[in-house]
Amino acid sequence: MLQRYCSLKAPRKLLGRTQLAFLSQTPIIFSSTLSPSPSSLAPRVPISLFKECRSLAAAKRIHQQVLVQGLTFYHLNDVVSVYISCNATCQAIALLERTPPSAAPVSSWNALIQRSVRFSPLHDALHLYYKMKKLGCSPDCYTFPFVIKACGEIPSLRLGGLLFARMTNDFSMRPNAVSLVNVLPGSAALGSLPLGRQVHGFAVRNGLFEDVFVGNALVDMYAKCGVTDEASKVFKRMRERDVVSWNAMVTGYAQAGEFDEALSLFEEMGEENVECNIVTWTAVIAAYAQRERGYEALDVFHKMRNSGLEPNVVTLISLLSGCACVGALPQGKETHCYAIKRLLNMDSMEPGDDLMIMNGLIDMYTKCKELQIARTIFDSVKIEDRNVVTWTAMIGGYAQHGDANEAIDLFSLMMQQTFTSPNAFTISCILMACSHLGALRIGEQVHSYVLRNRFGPSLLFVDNCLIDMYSKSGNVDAARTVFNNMKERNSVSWTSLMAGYGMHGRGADALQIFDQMRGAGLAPDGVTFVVVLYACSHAGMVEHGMRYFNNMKKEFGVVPFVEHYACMVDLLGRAGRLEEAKKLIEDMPMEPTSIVWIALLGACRIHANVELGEYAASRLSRLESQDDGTYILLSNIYAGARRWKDVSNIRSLMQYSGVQKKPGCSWVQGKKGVVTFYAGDWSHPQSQEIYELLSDLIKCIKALGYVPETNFALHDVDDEEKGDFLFEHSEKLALAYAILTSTAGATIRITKNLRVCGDCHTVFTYVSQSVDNEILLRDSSRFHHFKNGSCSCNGYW
DNA sequence: ATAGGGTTAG
Repeated sequence: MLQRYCSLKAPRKLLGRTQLAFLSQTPIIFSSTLSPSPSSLAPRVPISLFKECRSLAAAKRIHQQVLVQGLTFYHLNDVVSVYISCNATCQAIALLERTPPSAAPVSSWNALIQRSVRFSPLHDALHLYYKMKKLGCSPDCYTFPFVIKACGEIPSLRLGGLLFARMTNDFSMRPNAVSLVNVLPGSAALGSLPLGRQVHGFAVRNGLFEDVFVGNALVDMYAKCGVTDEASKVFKRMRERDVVSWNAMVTGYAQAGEFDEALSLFEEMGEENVECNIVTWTAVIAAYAQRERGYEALDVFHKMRNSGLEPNVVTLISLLSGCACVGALPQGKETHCYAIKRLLNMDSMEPGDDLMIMNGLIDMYTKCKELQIARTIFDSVKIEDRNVVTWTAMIGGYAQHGDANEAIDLFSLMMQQTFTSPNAFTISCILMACSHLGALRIGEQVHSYVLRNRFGPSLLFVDNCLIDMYSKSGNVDAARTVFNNMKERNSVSWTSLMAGYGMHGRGADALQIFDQMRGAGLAPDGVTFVVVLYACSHAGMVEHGMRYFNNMKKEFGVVPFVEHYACMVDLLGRAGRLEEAKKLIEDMPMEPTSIVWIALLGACRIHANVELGEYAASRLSRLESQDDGTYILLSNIYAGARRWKDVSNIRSLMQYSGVQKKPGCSWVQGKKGVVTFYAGDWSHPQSQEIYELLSDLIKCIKALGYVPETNFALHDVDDEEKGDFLFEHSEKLALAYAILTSTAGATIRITKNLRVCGDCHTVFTYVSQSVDNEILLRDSSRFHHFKNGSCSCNGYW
């Protein structure tokens, strides 16, 4: 079933709004009666006609009217403007193309270029530039600034600098302030300091530095190139500063990660009595949101409203992202209401702004775990109006909140029913969904899509997701290959690979990667150590783990956090050193959270320590954990001690406190897709065969010495009866199905949503002795490789 | 003519 979702075909690229592409189909209204002379006495098109002209039909009428009266140079210009003003750029281009070069005014070309910079940056602006030259129209000092600006829209092009040089050298044009102000964002977007400095020098030499616009653009350019100190120098040297200068500096600091500097400058604005405008407030709100400090963002919002300013679309979007990052549902809803009110009476709303709001709302609701509401909003946006962000926000919402299947469904819908191409964000989200499911085949298809498309600088992000996907889908070697082929790696890349080795029980490999990571000059952080400790724990490398834990602060300056203590409890606990684990918890410098007690409880289950288990469970109940795992673990501990009365008490307690046991389920990655089994599941059409094979398998392995461990009977079924139910656990059904359908020697891949039960683990071990398939079982904690009657976990699970 | 906005990883 799943396979059909992802027939990832070659990307269907839309030609975009490339007006040029439409040229050949454009009906051209042109008369050869054009008088080339600009000195006509015929009146120009009245300005009022422009303003009223909203539709193409109206523009064509004006064109006709002018034709009848005899088109002149001025009229040509006007008609071009009319076409531009009602978005009919192709008509405007066609008109200019058919105009004799001597009559086609450069100003019309400039107007066209300016417009295309706004809508489809480089492509059209540059094409138009070349086209006008080809048609014999020479660029002037107004042409270059906008073409250069367009170059900045597409990174990695050094064209902007070349054009600037051509403008000053070849054409000997003296750029004015406007030119500079348009070149600078280009060099900022390119992160091209050399060009920026060149322009800066030019401005100083030509006395243009006094211009506030130039100064502001310089501040912005330096800040965007990451050199805030140079930005600050320019800012301080400016003779005249307006609110834009301050805003540029504040956001410059914020975006360079120098948040405290940004804030203190914002405060300074108050002291200096610079009146903050809506951009200032919005920038500060956005800065808080980007640093996941949503409540402070809300605070600033209230201050803004107290100062008498009303939010605009951008403010609302920033605010939504603030609510999203801290999961502030009530405030998010309030913002939603506000947006509705604003949307209803907003005249100045640009097209596309409402979509941005919708996207922000979808993101906010998914981050607040309100997937239903998010979905309703998503569905309310017409499919042709959705853009890649709309899709990604919804897909990502599902991927991050456990509904990976829905994420994949939605992705396939996007691929099949729209012309929207996924970007790096979308790919990351869909890979996350694959990781969840262990959906190797879909993951591989996504990988091939990645190889066929250019993701540029975002490739690092995507590759990191691929490493995770391959690790969690049972193919660490493929993860390693991705890692090896990466041109650029960051600490996430290294840590992901380590985590991969860790979950496959390859502790030594993980530690080797850790050393290599240090050798590569990357500093391990808190997450890295969680992964290291986890790897040690699953490989039974207790002494190694203790050494890393004890050194992480001394040697690497990473202070152990609750997660690290939980890892240590897990590490010691699995190794049977329960007293040491308990002592460690007592000595913790912070309050232990539920993950710590769950680790202890799990260890007590493995080592059948009822007393300590009860203690851990009692501490957990104090934390009001609604996690069913706690109850199940304790119940299993009691069952292990044959204390059936206590087992049934737990059951009552669960009912009393309304805790539902998550149903255990397992799924198999088969040739035809994914097949899912629940405990005691008879829904599969081959159920009869599956149960018969399972029964045969049990008989067979009993002969090899297998003894059912009925203590685990309660792990997966909600019935108090034991015995037969043990053989209906979802992972056993999945195994039987996989053996039934697999070809000789193929690897069997099974995933289970909970921890694998002890009896099933034993069964898998025995079965691997009697079949020639390697069996890969992933549970909620790690991977088990069963082969020739043994498991890679060596008991550390 | 310059400043602010939505989706991604260990």
